[in-house]
Amino acid sequence: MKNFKEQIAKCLSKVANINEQELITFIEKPKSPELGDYALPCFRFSKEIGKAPNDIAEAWSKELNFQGTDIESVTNTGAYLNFKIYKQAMAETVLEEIEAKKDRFGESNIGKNQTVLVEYSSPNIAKPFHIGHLRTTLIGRALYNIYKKLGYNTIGINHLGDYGTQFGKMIEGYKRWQNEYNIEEDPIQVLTDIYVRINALCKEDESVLDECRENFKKLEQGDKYCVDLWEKFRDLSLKEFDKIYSLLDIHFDSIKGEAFYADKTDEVIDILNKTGKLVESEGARIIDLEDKNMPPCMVCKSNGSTIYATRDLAAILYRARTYNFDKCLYVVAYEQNLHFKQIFEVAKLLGISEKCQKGLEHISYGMVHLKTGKMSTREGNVIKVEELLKESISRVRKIIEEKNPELTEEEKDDIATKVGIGAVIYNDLSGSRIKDEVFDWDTVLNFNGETGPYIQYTYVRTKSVLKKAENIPNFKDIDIECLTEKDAYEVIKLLYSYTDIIESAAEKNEPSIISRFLIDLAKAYSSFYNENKIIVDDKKVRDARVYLTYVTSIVLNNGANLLGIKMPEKM
RNA sequence: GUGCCUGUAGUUUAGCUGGAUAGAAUGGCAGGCUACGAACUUGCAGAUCGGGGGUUCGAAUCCCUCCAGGCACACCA
Repeated sequence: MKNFKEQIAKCLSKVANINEQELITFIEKPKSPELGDYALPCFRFSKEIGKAPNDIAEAWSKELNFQGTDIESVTNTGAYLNFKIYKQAMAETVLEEIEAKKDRFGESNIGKNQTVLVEYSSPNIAKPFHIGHLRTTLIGRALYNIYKKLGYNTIGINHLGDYGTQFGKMIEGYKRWQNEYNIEEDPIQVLTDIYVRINALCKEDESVLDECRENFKKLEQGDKYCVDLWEKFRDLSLKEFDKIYSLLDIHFDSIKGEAFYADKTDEVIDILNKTGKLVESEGARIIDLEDKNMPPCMVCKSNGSTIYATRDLAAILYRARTYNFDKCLYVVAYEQNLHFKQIFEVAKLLGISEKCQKGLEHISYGMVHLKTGKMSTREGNVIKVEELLKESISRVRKIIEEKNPELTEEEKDDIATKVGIGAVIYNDLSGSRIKDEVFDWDTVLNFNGETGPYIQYTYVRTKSVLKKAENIPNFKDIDIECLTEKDAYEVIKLLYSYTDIIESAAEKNEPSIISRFLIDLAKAYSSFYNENKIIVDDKKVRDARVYLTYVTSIVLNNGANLLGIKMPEKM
């Protein structure tokens, strides 16, 4: 695809005497499309050149020689240089690219096959999969897809919370009260009930908490009773999680819990010991991080057992050796900011390569609160993902029943699933990941405006048009001139920006950039659609408009798939 | 107490490596289906960009300070 920014920078660098690459970063999008396709504010050059910005813009606009390029015109308004690209050139290059790549449009090899690990989802076993786990699962999956699209060797990891004192607690509770429950009936619910109950007991009786810690220590040492129970809890939980993963179509290349690293912590402690930085403090063993302005990182508890940080360090060591990764992204809520800062610092002592050290990155995201406050499994006030998805699907099902009763039952079920889940996914990925979310049923289950169903609806409409048009014209036969009027050209420009959008989403690890783009594209197409009849008698015009509809459908589907949203053909 | 994050129309938000008139959506009001799907679209009203200082030709954006909310701060993960 032609790079117009480069063309502009090339011409400019001759008159401005500034490096081309630097100029590219200064080029921006004008406030309004009437001004042009690209703009260069000239304020920043004022000091160096010693002239007023307006004069610079005026002078450059006159001196600029853009013969033989795709630049149609350069005008200066105030201190801005505004560039217009020949509309045909823009349309031609983007349509050509989509025609050639089809569903693979947007792919690139800027990743150079570098290895990116994405750790996401990572639920705690024996606890319900609630809406707090949804964000990591969806953000992680989106990042996984985005990096893959850019030519990275991407590996998705589900780092299950399947270890720690909590299982000491579970074991203690199960030991005490197993006869009161039927675990086969609703395993997670029973385990949650036991968990809530044992926590309450620990609170009022410190000695029970000590029992629990002892259980975990036994589990670590391979005590049969404890290990058998732990395995039972784990298997039952995974079965439950798989239901959700299959609904959301989430996949992992590696599912390894913390437990996997249990026998790998000795080496970590060994390595840290040799650095001389592992010191004793109040009976525990810690790495002091005072010089980094952080509280110490505990590696061994005073009873000798390991802690979360120890296993995370073991995981870093293991992953560095196994994958020699270029990036290792942890999609985990911001409440763990300090934890990751600490272990990334301690990881520098593990003897892993500098590349791996630098590749560690915490992708933190905001917490989900309920209107009544924070969710807590212990308090029992959580919204389960399964419940949310079912509700969403059933609401969509009702709407389909009203709007499209003639569809078959299978079609209705299929569409309701795609749209219901799409709405939930979009809702979670629509805003910046760092912001907190107050969960509200009415917001999630709203299907109008900037929502997943809006994007899906627009796609369905393109499909409907294409069906009516009967055949998609040949690219060679398209008269590009027909796509240069305002509404069509807005769509073209958005399509052109898609590759930049994906790169920017990866650079910022921000899937919402894709979400925004999809809304913009859907909106631009909808405006075009409402203002222009597509299936008209004039074959030249019809073919061009049908073709634009066709490429829009490709890119809408392409972008939605990055987010994990599936497109129905009807709805 | 210390550190980190967030604060933009009634509500949800984009813009945050400083740049043109702060874009949207939702809700409110007024229009548009005998055209290709109205889960749509066109328009109107609605913003002291949390407050106050500062830097700059120029600040929602950078710095300082205060306020409000969230999170974290050693034997949980």
